[in-house]
Amino acid sequence: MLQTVQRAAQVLRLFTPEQPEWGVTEVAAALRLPKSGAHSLLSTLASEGLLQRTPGGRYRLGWSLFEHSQTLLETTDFLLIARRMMEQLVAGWGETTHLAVLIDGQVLYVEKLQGDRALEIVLSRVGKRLPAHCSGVGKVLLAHRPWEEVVAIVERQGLPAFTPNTITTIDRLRVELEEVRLQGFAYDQEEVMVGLCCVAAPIRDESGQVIAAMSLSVPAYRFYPYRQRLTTAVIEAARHVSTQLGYYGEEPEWTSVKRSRSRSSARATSVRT
Amino acid sequence: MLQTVQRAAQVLRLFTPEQPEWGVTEVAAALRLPKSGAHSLLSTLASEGLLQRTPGGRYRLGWSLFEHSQTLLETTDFLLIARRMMEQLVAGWGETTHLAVLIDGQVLYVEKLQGDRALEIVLSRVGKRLPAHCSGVGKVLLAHRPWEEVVAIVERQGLPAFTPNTITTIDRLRVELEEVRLQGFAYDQEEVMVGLCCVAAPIRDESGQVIAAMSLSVPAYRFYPYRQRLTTAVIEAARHVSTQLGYYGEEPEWTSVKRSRSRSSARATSVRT
DNA sequence: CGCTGCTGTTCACAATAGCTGAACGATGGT
DNA sequence: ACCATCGTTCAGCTATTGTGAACAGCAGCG
Repeated sequence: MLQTVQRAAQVLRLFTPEQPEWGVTEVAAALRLPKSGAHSLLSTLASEGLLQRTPGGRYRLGWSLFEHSQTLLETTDFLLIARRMMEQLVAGWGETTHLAVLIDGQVLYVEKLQGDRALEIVLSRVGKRLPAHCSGVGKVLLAHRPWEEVVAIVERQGLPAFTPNTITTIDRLRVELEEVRLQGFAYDQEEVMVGLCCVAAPIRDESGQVIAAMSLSVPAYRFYPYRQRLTTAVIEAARHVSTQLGYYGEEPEWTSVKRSRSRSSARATSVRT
Repeated sequence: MLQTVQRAAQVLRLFTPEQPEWGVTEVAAALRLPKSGAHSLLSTLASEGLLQRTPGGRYRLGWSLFEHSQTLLETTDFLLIARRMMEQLVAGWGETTHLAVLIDGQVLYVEKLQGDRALEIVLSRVGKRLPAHCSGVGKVLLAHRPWEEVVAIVERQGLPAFTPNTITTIDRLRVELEEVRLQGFAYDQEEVMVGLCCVAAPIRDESGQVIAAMSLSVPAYRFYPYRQRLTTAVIEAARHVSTQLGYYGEEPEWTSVKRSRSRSSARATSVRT
């Protein structure tokens, strides 16, 4: 593990919507580095376009990140397909849909389409992370990871409560995830925000791996009456995306390893290092 | 300059829409590194989320890049404002508008809105770079950089010709840029694509620095009849953005660089329309 | 107007992080 | 069942990077 690269990544992570601009001294203080070291990192990152120097000698995120992000989006197969299905969902229900992936044990919202009938959901924002245990998409994504990985995530990040309904114990989470895996979808019953429910379903690639999750978020009072129909709508939409990605089988999953050049040993066997 | 960080950035740059997936050996060959070195880079980048490991042990760009890109976009003041003006331009003319910044001597398209009357412009794509000397936005951006910098850029990248109209000599470029700077806008008269013209104007921040350029792209046969009106439309749109960013003065420019050490300051979001 | 407190930047030296090349283990193709 | 090729690991040497103090520029204040 290259320490210098790790530090550079740490530097990038400092830049947030709340503090989008950093100076050398601030970075040095935040990362417990000598000023000169922070300066090296910042200036090389800037010369590579990953940061940009402001006229005042401070630093902001650079446009190379936007470039790379665009190539990522353009080459992510499920995005375009999922977006089409999301548009149909919004057109049909007028509610808000989310598309999310699991990264580092958290949910990252990749796309969000808001319906005309929908209330503004402030918590979710494209490009934002949220804990996975409380949302529909999060539970879907967690449910299809090996249990040991889920345990590791929970040990690292805990199970913070957002509402009285949020799952806060690992036992409850285990039961819930099993259910989600068996039935093929997840509900969020006001677990992240009071008054807000959602249904989420998994998106699979051709190998059966769950690579993303799609959801429909609905105000509670409109959710319960239509729950059944909402559920099938989301499931079918997600299924349709998976099919277009080349997924036909039922449940290959990571159990019977038939993947190409799979290095599953690192994940399946035991905890490494 | 931290060599390791530079190499890491080089690795990221390898990932393109044409080749979005790389293996250790390929990277090693492309960068003339020993396999083990390439492996170090790839695996640490992956562990930081800047890359992701595919099940086959190969690598793709990681979602952290998307995250960082989003925070960049959200904290870039001119984007939201410019987007509104671009929508008005498209609504009024039905043509295609571009928003671009200068990065590394090249034009990077940040936003593109296509009008219903417009023909598909394949060359420009959000997130894509193009040489600066041939497009309207490029000439605007170059015109407001110190001449020595322009010379350095040309020496590094040359003046590749796209059409018979493309500027291919540094003398011609100097004259053109002077004109652009004086008149406050730039034309592209079929210099990047035969049959396509455009008008571009600069967007300035509160210090007068040109930070971006906006343009209207129009088929040649529709461009010349309406040139005057198109020009004023783009100029006024860009001017409006600059004003909302806090630009009042005339031409502070980079002569007498008053480097405001102002921190995030009061965001330029002065008034909402 | 010239202080003083901050910035970001530069430099030499010391030591540690990382580059190197070969050997490993596992995969897919023949 | 083989071989070719891939990603991964390891231990040693070299060069890169971390270090801390001194430098230069700007803002604000007296």
